[in-house]
Amino acid sequence: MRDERKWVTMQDVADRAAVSKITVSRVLRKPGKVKSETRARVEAVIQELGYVPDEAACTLASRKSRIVGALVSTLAGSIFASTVDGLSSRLREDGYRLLLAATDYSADTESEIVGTMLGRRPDGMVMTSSQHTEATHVLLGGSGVPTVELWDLPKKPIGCAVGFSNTDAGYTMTRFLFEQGYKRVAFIGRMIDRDVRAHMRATGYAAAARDGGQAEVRLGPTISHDESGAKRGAEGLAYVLSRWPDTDAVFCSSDSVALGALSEALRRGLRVPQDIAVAGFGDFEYAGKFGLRLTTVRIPGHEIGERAAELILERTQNGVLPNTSIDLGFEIVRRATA
Amino acid sequence: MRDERKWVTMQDVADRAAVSKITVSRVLRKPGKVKSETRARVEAVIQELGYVPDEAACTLASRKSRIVGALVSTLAGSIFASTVDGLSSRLREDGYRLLLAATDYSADTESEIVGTMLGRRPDGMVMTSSQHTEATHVLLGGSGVPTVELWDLPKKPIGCAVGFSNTDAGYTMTRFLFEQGYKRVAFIGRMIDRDVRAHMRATGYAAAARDGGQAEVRLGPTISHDESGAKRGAEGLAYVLSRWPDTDAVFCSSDSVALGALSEALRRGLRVPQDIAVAGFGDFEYAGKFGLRLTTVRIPGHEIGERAAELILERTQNGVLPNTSIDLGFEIVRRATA
DNA sequence: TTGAAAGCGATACCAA
DNA sequence: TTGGTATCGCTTTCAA
Repeated sequence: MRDERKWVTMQDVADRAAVSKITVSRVLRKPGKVKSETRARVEAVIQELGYVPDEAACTLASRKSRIVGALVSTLAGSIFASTVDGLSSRLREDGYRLLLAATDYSADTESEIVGTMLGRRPDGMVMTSSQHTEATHVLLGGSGVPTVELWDLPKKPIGCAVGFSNTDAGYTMTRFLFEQGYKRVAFIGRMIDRDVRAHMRATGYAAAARDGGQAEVRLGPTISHDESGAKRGAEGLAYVLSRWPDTDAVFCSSDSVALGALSEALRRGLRVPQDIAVAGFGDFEYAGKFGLRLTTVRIPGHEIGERAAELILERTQNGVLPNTSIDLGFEIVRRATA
Repeated sequence: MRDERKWVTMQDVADRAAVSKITVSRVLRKPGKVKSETRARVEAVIQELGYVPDEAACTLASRKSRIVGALVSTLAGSIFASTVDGLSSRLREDGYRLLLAATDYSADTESEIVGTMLGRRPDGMVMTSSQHTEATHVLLGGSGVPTVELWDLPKKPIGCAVGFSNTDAGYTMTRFLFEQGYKRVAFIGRMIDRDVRAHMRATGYAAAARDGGQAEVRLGPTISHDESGAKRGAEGLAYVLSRWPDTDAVFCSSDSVALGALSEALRRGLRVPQDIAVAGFGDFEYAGKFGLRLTTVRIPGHEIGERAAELILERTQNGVLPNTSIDLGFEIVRRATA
């Protein structure tokens, strides 16, 4: 009683068009190998019946799912949006689909999701985090599914990686601030034990601060990642300013943190960048010239997604996945806040 | 040569555990029906071999995919992030997965995607747009897949709907502005022929403007949706101010538009809200009290996603999908800009 | 509590 | 250019 949907099958189409089902299959997959007259007839029947091929059966028989699994740390915010977009649009060009899930920055959630995704027999996996549990490694390694890690260049990648160096980016932005004439730069927006990359940027910052001859490394507090970026930014600025009142620039771990810092600065009546400069990270949607006009680091998010897609497509189509790391770099964008 | 991955099958597990494969299947799906001793043995083998069940085979045999397809207008920006999050987390509780795709506000892209998604034999479909092509209707109708429309309450829903009235929301915010004492309110941020909902909000605005006794309806220009929201906001404000210089409040079709308007106002040295008030729509991440402190309309995005998930789960588990529209309302959030 | 056999809807491989 | 037959890995149904 409770589920009497009936899907039109390939056999139904074949019967109606007076051919065998393999011919229908060919019309769909290799139209060139069917006489155009037959093809036209079959196509008409497909239309008429509203036939939609069953992908599960297709996957089972062909051992190709044309699915790529993607794991991002978070769907919220703007961080990975362009990367996901690049991935899915490039994949769609070749008829592949994206299976998307968020790990919420948890390595355990990640391996759980990897497990269920592998059940779909994906032709590739893409992950935006760089810290994995042992279970994830075992699962992925055992499956042989080509894997691409995104948004960083891990020392020891699982498969290949597409991204940039977060440490370098942190270093470069800090240097840039020194070059602009700021003398006492602080870093804010670190999260408790989750977002490893924010820590890498902090590391880059610290190195640059020392190299730049700054007396002390000024690290803001680590704050729960449950709080919004803006809150971390506002509280981070408050902390930094009370501990090191002569700070003249803050480098934030992301643009959302920078937004909070900027708002807090303005609320205190400080002029930005004259009294305090604010630099962000990510070049989010709202950082641009019609928005916050934030000085920040632009990451080629869309391109990272596209390149990852291409690597996987190449692998499934040609069988080779060169185990390389592709560095797409980053770019300092100078706007109004630093 | 080119794809010699080998997946562990249920039969492999069965052999090693010295049972039949149906017993392995039961351990996975109905653990209660297997003697605990046997179960333990099978589970140990599953672990040992790293067995991951093939979902495609499972779907094919059981005629249930435990997949829900979701179509959003866009992945970019923060608009649907919380809805998608609510959907996928509620679905995951019951072992269902989300297949996500973006339509870029195009009805044609939408029906194309619906076609391919249906190939996956989803147990449900969720769509955030309310305008569909004839093809989409035929496809969806013919398939019998339960469908939930989100983020609006269409007059003639395909299946059921979870959302709120965009027209009402536009009306209510406009009234709110009048109540705050603003006299000449304009609306900005309409897009060319794409985002129908922005138009509905504009309609609500226009009605409230008339009801509020405002002499004329002040609609900003329609601008290409390829431009960022912020740009639309900045240019919209410029337009409105040059055409109706005495405007004292602008209601924006989204928070990203409001961000642009706000920035433009500040750049012109206007005080907000004394010289000009700015109201947004959506209560995005960056609108909050540590960020822009934007007066806006909050949409229960997360809850919308959860409710949609529940409707579908109920339907696939109990076989009934009451064809209702659920109105989750909205809320005016008063902050610093109006 | 367990198992054997028969599909599910497609593709692969080999013939015609 | 077309078709027959044997899978693909699992669940269903019925029997033991």
